Amino acid sequence: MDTNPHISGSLLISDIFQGLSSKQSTALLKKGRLKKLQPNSILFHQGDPATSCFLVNHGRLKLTKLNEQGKEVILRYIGAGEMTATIAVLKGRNYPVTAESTEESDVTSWDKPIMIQEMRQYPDIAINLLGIILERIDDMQNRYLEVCTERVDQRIARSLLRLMQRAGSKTRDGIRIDIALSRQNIADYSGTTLYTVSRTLSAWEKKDWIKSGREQIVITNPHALVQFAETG
Amino acid sequence: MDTNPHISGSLLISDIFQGLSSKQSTALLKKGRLKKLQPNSILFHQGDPATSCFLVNHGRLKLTKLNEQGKEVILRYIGAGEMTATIAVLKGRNYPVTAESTEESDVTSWDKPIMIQEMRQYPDIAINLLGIILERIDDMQNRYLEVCTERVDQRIARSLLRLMQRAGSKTRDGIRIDIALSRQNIADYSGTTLYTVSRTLSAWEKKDWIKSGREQIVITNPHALVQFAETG
DNA sequence: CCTCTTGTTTGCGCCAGCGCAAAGACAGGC
DNA sequence: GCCTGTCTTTGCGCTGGCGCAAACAAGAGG
Repeated sequence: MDTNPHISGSLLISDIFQGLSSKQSTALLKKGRLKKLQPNSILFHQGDPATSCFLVNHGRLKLTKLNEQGKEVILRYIGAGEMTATIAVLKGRNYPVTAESTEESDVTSWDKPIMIQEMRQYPDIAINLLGIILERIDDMQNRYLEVCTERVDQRIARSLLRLMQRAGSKTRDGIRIDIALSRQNIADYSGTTLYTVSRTLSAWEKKDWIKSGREQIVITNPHALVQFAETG
Repeated sequence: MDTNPHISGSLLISDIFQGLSSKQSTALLKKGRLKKLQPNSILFHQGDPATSCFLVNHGRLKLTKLNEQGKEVILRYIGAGEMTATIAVLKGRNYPVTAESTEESDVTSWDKPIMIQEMRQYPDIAINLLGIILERIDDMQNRYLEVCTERVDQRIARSLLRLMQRAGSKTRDGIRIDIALSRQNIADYSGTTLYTVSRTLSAWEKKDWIKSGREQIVITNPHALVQFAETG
């Protein structure tokens, strides 16, 4: 449901700028570098030293993590107004995830020293960050709980609902998820396999809970899906 | 591996006090209330409004989370010098988890307004918090990755190794985990069932990787366990 | 228009892990 | 020392979900 008509508009409403004057915000924005990303291009790699942090102006990034054997999970999708790699950069770590654009996007980046300097000047930024991080940790803990305790079809339902909330837009026959999502993507996001996702979605399509095409999901009966996610 | 000889000693080394003078730290400590906990007593419940945040002086807390159907996972064990519920309290949320003492413990608690006031006075606290939270989110993301991509016996291995690192002490025949851990606890921490844990530990005991008793784990061959966790 | 690539579906067999049930082991209280 | 409650082990059967293989569908690009 994010509306991103124009850079300056969308950015100034980002959570990170809460409590800053619009003058301060634009000054902060000017300190960063603008970067355009083609679809499916890598912004940074898991394991690389974290030199910059990023704000998405427009478009969308997929944040993924690999284990030693090369198996992948999708941790989050982030859109306009959201930041990534902020704490990693502050703490001088390596990027814990890989960030890749799912569509044409542009982002603002700040190098480590600049960001630290800005945070010293405007302590509100640190406070805001704490709030943003809280959401993230909360989400992560919830999903950890789910993957530990719930059946795979319930988790797929929750995944669709989550993505719907973050990137859904109303259409004639339901709410469409505005992210190109392959079955594999949904699997990586839900902790299962593309086969199981495919079978599950087929079943739901027969029940008219969703309509799905190639890398396209429209949720036609959100209520049924919520019900199913919670009670199995 | 935490050494907690005495309250004042252990607390002043807590990460939360980094960058504060010892005078400032003790002042902050005095603002909090001291609370003694019997073994297995609840400090706060998931879902209750977060009125205070806590620092463990001595002892250990188990942080758990329940889903709608009452299934439980253990998110973390925290010991001396570690805090909990900090951001929830700052943001005026409900506690996202339940905290229960696993042994006799004492904690210092700060009510919301006091903590906010202190953070305004010493911005270093917020910065320190960001660092602490980073560790937590990192741990959570790693475990999420594991539970999504790895076999259950690998995850049990990782769980033991994690607990060993956080609460292990060297003994004659290996490293003992200084937490009373039932098979059920290990299961809740690894995202599996007590039966599977029991079978797995039995197998490892035959291989002389561990020695286990009632609610007691000694890791006799950490290297083998690491090897197993990473390559299966 | 045809071809190539990339995504999707579905049948089928298999097995890791679950969970009941019942027996065994240990610790604490009286 | 014995009893009781809690924790642990293990046999057994079952099934949810995995993953191969092969067919099918839908864009993309010539």
